[in-house]
Amino acid sequence: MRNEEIPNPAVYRLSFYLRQLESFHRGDRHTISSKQLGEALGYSDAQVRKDLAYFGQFGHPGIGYRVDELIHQLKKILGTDKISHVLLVGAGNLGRALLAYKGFVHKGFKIVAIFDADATKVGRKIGDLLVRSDQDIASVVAELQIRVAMLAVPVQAAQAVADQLLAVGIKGILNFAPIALNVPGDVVVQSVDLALQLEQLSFRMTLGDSSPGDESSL
Amino acid sequence: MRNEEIPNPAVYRLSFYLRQLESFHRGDRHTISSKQLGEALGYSDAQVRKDLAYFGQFGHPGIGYRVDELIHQLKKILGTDKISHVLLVGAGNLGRALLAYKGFVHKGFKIVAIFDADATKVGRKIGDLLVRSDQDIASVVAELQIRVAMLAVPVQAAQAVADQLLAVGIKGILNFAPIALNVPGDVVVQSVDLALQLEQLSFRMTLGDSSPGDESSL
DNA sequence: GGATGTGAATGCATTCACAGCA
DNA sequence: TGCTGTGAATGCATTCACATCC
Repeated sequence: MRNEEIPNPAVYRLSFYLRQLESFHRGDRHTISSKQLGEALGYSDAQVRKDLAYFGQFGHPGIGYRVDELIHQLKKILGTDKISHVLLVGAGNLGRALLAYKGFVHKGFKIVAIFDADATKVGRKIGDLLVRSDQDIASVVAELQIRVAMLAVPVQAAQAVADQLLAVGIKGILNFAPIALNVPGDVVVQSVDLALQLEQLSFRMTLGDSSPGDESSL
Repeated sequence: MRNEEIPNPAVYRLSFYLRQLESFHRGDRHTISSKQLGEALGYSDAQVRKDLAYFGQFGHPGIGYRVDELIHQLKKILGTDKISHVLLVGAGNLGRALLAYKGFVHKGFKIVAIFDADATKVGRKIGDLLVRSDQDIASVVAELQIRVAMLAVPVQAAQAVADQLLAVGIKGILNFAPIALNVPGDVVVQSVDLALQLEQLSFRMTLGDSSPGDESSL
């Protein structure tokens, strides 16, 4: 699994391949060609082959790719072949929606603790989790050995909470606040800015469009 | 505002520029150089200048860019300088979180109707909006002249609901279901796959990283 | 025949470096 | 001097095209 020569867009496409393969799998497709997989997602067959080849030789000449085999490999590459524990900071509307979201579970992510700064929320039960004070982050992270956090707090609080998370050893943050977080180089931030996505949609609707397929998020 | 020669990544960066400029604006910064703006976001100064130059000449040699002026221009370019009406399909956890999300309002998006297929949810009031049956989509869209929809329904229903939306003339969909929607070429789909984002974070944490700055979502 | 994997060729995005303006 | 805007140069990602294998 060599690195540093893998194009960033290819890493995103990996996730799309996996998603599409699982759809094919549900449809009882056993084998798939790069052409078919590409067509379903709006990529060329060469693109698909090259992307996959960055990570190994998964195909069978004359046959294509075995769906279940490739799913397994992609999960391994992406690190979602085993269960990861995740913590969530922010028990507002978004935080609660994230907690209830089934998609994370399917990918092997389990939210094991939820925190909020608001004393009126602390102690409340959401799903089967108790909301804890953000003062407890350090002890919980240490105890449960958590490396990943989701940040669903108001933008004004985001950087401060991120600093807290860094201080206790969190190495990956899925950030929902509309701000460029400042973090050291060994920490990864993946950001989701909902309003920004809508703004992008707006632009692409006003003559801005040109993309050949349908999907975005590249 | 010529098109077709504008790199897609540049369009995304436009939104990041705007977001950062608003932060500088709140900090009472009146003028900003491409170097300063770039540094705040992890881009080179040349990148910033070239991106902005795709859309016009907004800078002042020797001075930089006037913050408020550039904010105004970017909003105009992105189409968020006026208020847009948006409809929301799906009154589940995510749908309710989207309805409550303040970020949309700030960018000029107003959710004016919410729909759900679940009869037990229809008629319930969420915020100051009544959940309506998805049967009513056609009449509401026609009456309110809506062109943009947010799709927050379960993945199994997503394509069918999307087809409904297309049929009544929706031209842009912000899709939260983890599926590549099939739409005609004149319709724009912008997708947000929450679990996919977490998966990407996972990959980038496991030796996968290389990005110079902190932000993602490119 | 039908498909992969991959060097070589192309095309696109970023960076360089500088002319020109305040 | 300080900074923009932009052609030219570079570097990166995608596509082509073909040797190879089932």
